[in-house]
Amino acid sequence: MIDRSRGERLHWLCKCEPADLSIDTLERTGSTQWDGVRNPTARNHLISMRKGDLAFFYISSVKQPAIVAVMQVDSDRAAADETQFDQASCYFDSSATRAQPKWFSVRFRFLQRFAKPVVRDVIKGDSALADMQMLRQGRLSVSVVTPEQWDRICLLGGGFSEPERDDDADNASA
DNA sequence: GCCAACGTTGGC
DNA sequence: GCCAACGTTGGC
Repeated sequence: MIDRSRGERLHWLCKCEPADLSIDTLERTGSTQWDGVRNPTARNHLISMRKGDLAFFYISSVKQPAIVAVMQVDSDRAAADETQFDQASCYFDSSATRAQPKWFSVRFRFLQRFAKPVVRDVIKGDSALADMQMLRQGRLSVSVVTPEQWDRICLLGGGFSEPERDDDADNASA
């Protein structure tokens, strides 16, 4: 499990296929519920998230997979993923109950699009990024980003200024 | 569209 | 509880 004992803001990477949610739609609507995650490791990462954490928006299953934007966790913490209870949803899980949900979801707020998308080829060729969990565990849809990796990608993307910390969010994550 | 990686399922 | 078969993800 992720160590959050120091209460610092953590960094994540979330993969998304354009068919599920495009960057244009995310930018226009300003936020999105990140649901449908059905991998235990990715689920545990969602559960570890706290309000104020930052996440890259990564576009997968396209010719040039790339990190294209920054989002911020907008939920205090993960809540039960409603799609697991919805029989009409392709994410329905008959083994999940309201009393014991199996899958979780957080809300993300769109913060900023990168001036320069950071394409996968560049990430792979960068010695500071070669150890990213995203590269090591190719199919993991929610992965951890270290502070050093975060800063490096923001630099390659053309820059990102962290928003001021929200004291309420700090207290909620303590 | 192929296929490697890897998670899940189910028979035993 | 092992492990073979199978399904899915996602880069290429």
